[in-house]
Amino acid sequence: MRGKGKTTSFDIAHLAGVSQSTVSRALRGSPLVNEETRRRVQEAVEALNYKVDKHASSLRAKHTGTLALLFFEDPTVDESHINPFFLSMLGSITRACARQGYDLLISFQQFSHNWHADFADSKKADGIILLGYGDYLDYCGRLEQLVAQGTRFLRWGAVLPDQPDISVGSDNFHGGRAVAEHFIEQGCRRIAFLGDASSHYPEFFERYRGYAAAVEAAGLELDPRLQANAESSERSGREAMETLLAREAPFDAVFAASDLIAIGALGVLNEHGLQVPRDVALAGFDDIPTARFVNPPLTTVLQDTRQAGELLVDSLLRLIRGEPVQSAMLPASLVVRRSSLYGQLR
Amino acid sequence: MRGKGKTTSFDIAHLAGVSQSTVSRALRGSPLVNEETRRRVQEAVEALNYKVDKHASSLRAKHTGTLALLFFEDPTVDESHINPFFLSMLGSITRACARQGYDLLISFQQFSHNWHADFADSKKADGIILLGYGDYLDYCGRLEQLVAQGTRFLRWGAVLPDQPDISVGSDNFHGGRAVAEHFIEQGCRRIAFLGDASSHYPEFFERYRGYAAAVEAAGLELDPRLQANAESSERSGREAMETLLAREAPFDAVFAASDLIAIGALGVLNEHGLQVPRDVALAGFDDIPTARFVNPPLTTVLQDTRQAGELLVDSLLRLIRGEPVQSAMLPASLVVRRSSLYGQLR
DNA sequence: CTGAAAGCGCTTACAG
DNA sequence: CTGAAAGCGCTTACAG
Repeated sequence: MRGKGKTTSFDIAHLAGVSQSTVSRALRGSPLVNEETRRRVQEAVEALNYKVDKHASSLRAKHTGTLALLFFEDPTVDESHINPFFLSMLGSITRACARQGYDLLISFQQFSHNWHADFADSKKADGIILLGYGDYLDYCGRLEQLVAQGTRFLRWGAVLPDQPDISVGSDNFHGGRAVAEHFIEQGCRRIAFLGDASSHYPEFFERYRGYAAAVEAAGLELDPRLQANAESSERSGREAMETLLAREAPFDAVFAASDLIAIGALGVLNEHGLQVPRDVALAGFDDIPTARFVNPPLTTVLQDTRQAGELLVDSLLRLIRGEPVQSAMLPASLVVRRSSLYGQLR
Repeated sequence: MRGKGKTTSFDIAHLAGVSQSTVSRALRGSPLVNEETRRRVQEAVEALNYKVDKHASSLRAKHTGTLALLFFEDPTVDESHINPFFLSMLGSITRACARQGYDLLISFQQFSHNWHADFADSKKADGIILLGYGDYLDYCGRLEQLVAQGTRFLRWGAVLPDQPDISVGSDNFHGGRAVAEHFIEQGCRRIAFLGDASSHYPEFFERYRGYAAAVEAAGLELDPRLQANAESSERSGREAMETLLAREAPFDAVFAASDLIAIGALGVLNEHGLQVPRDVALAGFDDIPTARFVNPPLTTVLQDTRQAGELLVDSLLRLIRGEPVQSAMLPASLVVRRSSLYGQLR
């Protein structure tokens, strides 16, 4: 029955004794098709191991059954390794797509590139998830463009009152506050913050603001010498820690805006003869897989990547269907491990 | 100039004052097109921000500019986490695709599913990379089917003399041998192996065979009580370690077939009051990001995921072009950290 | 409930 | 070097 070329809906129609239109309807689950007819079509499909050609169907129907994950990164970051936190998000998004029967197209974009144009216009996907890092003020304009041209997309990141787009992110403010409150409970009085604290990096900034709120609520001094910029990498964490130490302002706790920063800082603290948590308490953010295994185990804030992936995909699907979707913040929960138990011996 | 619908090659043709066929040729880089004409077309493309419709072009030209990564996993494994080693491969493959201008379609398949049919027949991708784990003897038949139906695909995994398909993998035998030789140099005499050692899991089996070769070459006994099955997970590593301890056969080193297994084993050793590396030397395989951070830092075998991703993508592209491609083995290098320095105090 | 027909936006012989 | 035309394999009005 199989001709020389691939099996098409015409072959199925022939075998099932119906028209090609009916095959198409039966396969798309149209209610217009008689049950008996549908069964015969189904049998023919199985007999010939037929699959609908996605390109033909997408071309005609103007939707693709595909979602795109646009992963963008700041080109300044070391190219060889992907942030483990994003890797984990990627895994979770992939699973969520599979569950919904959508394909996932993945694309890495150097931050400098014209990523908004590429996907939106070539219509490869029904919707886009944006995931990455970089200077928010740099790409905010592009988000506005995407919104203006009607692209269906969602962003993972900070949820801000004045943003142009819809985003899903962790509750960074509460996460940051929880860390600082925990430090204060442990008896820490001079808590440093390692990470960018400006609207260029709104997720870090929210973590900083939560931290600052807790510090001030406790009547402690918010010393600007105790904040050092860092992006999310071990190397940057090392540098920030060196900067902090060089200032010679005393501190008894370090809140790193990400686990990678914390891991870098931990190395530098050890090299300077400072023991964590005996001399300095330490905490990170993200709960990457490595956090449990560093020595001492790292106190951090868990971002629920599994839930995040599902919410991102479900919301995007709703957006595509034209249903109303709002930005959403996921709870971020403090995970206390040994690194923050100030004063304790190893 | 833009009609109500999307911009098509006809709009470009109109604006550039040429036929639609010429636009198509110019855009595909055909040598038949006059340079001046090509320039005019290019201008029109930019003026209208035109993108070729991928579905239309794929439908017609029968190739998609897309590669698929089929990630399959054994359903027995905990669903929530992806093996960090595979996550790293995924990152590297994604980057390699981007560099080659190909899109990457990612799909997770429960191992039980009919993954061979899905992609091959619906022609969503020009070629497939298979990545995952599971019982080789279970899926070997499917590989044969894929080959028989002419699917362009490559598999990450063991490179065996009698396999039906083309694969790229690390040199597991030499990696395993290097670990055992290193243990022997440290003075270890009774080296245990944690991991499946049968043709069901050929990568682990090759690591085992390398280990066994070194043990025998050194004139040491290969005691079957010192081998316990495990799949690549922390939990399974814990169970295997418990099994090994319950046998009460003495051992002074443990070679875990993966880092995840090693990390599980390390926990159990500690719980039983055995210190690594003072009482027992320990090594893993993969060099996942966490390996450097466990306490003590884990000796392991580095699989070069970056090179692996590039080779996989480059080879698949050659395969698609009809060029000859062979299975390839990548060097795997021993990374010595503290966990294997038998007898040393922490 | 079903069929004949148009058309989605391209690529590629075919004919100059 | 260029254009007119066929056709890739579907979906979906349109007409019964």
